[in-house]
Amino acid sequence: MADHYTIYDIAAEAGVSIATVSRVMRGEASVSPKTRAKVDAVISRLNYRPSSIARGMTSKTTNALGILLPKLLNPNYAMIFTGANDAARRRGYSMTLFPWHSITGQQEHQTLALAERRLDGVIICVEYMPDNEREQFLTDLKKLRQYMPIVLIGCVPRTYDFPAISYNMAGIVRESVSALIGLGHRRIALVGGMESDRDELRRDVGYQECLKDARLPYVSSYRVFCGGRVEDGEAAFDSMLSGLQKNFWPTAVVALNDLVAMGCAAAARRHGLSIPGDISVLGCDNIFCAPYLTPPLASIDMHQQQLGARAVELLLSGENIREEAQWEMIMRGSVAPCR
Amino acid sequence: MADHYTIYDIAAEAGVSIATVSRVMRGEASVSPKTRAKVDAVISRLNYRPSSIARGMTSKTTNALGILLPKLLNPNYAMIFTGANDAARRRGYSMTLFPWHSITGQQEHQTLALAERRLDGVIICVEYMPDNEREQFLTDLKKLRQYMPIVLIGCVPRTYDFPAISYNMAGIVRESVSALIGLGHRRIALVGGMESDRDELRRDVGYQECLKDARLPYVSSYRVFCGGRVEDGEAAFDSMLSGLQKNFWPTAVVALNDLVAMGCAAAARRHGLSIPGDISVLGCDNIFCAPYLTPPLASIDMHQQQLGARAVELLLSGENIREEAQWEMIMRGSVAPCR
DNA sequence: CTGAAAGCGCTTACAG
DNA sequence: CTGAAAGCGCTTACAG
Repeated sequence: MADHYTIYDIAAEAGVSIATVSRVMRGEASVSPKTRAKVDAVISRLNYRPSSIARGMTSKTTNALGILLPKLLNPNYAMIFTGANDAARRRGYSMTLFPWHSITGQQEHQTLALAERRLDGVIICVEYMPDNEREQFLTDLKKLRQYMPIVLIGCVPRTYDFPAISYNMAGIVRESVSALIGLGHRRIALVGGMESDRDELRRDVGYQECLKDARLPYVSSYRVFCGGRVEDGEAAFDSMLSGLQKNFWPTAVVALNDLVAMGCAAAARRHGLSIPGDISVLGCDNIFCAPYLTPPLASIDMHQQQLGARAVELLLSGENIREEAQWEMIMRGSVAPCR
Repeated sequence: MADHYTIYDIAAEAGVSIATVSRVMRGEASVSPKTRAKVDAVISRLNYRPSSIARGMTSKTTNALGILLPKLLNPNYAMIFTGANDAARRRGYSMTLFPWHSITGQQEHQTLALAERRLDGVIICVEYMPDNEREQFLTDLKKLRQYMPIVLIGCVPRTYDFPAISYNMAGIVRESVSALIGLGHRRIALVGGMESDRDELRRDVGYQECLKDARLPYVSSYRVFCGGRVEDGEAAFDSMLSGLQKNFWPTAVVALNDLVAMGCAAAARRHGLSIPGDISVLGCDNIFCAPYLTPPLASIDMHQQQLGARAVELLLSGENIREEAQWEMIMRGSVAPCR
């Protein structure tokens, strides 16, 4: 390293001006074949590569996009990234991944840190957010917008005036719970999410509406909050079951995501329940391993790759549109009629 | 966007020179409290954020590292990224992920494209490589090295003179197959990898050595090559079973990775085999869902987070060391004695 | 403690 | 078709 050449070295070596080297590098037509050949020879002999950062200095555009995602430990986010990355490449942009340090806290630092990069745009995946952080986050987004276009994806509060592709969590849970009610279930648990989340599209809204429509009671014991990992779901559901007499155990559980669903399934089995005989389990995200679990895990396919790709399009279009992400229920063996 | 301010705007607004603004931004001590307060006020009023690219222009260092990984669809790579990213942050560096477009082809383009970024270093994950591409790849690496320090991880050929943390695939397979032989298995399949790979650390070497030591025949029907996804393993193992009389079916299978192992298990079940009763399955990488499969999938834990973190240390140390990655066999219900 | 000035490595009008 | 020169937005000796 460090022993690389600059445009001056190439120009000197080839006996031309740096402007000419620049033209050759950029493939401009206005260079004589002879000169081009001479310069090209030097470039490849010395392995010259222009500095994208010097380039960015002058050209005001970097052909680089960014995407801010929660930690990749959930394969779900890897899919979003893949979709976005592929779409960006097709349009001639690079896509850089920035993982959130944590969902809450120090977001000011993180969101605004992006402003220092001169990206041509950034996609930000919004997760559950406690009510008290929402204001600050919005402020940061507005500041960041001074520096680059932004597209939000995920659980985007309705009040945010940004181009966005949002998940209608309420709608998803409504359909999930309806399906289970349709199968005869009456005691349906909902596991995952943050209690402090007050968005009107959050899962709880759909859950409660749906119970109400079916004239079923809202039983707060059936609603537990937890993080998004397998262990979180396992611990949360374990303690729900431990805290209830067997004849009050839920006969179905809707989980925040597939990881949490896997945890719920493990906890249920530990308590002697069989799936789906004793309890149905419905996840969300349809991660790659869902069909390979025993029984195969029913889930909601969020079309993550499409989502990522669409976010890139939206970002590059510059339009201030708000869309809703597509999704699709995938029924599998982990869900069965209530017996 | 585009309506952001530069250091000149701040200087003018605060009535100081740009040098002073720079000093305030960088937190230098040699600024009077009064001046600092005045400048800080303007900075926060205008949401000024310095351009990291202009900064990189002058300071010759970007505090940015990169990591080149295969597509993230295997959670394994997400773990490596997470480990590397966390370690980088602790040392004050950012970590940018570059996914390989594909394992083979257009690598020239990709590897060298990195040279244009002025990163302070890059970690490159090397996957199986056909013999005929190895030379070209090495050439590219040498060119890239002119621009930034490199650390290689993964299946790194012994002949490469680069700092590296390599997987001893031969050793891993040797131990896997030994363990199965110790459990009484005699017909052991190996699924995954590329036939054209000729590295001396590749799986096949360990496989063949181990069979030889146990004076077992090398049965080429038990060795199938395939890609790294679940479907690949499923198709490959399905056709192996379909092509053999039942009494020659393997009683154990060692898979390239856990995804391929999941595919093998699915194919085995489709052929009426139970796991581990009729056939043992051993994966590799110990991805998060391995313990939640039925039966739980035995695997090799590659300590990916540690690997990623160690690669960052090595990169920043500047030492030209070659290490071997740690690993550990995790026995689970998918492996049992041969009956 | 503060400022004027040079320089980082490119691109891009502007001349010729 | 080619070159001299200005400029991108910072940092950093060098003076004072």
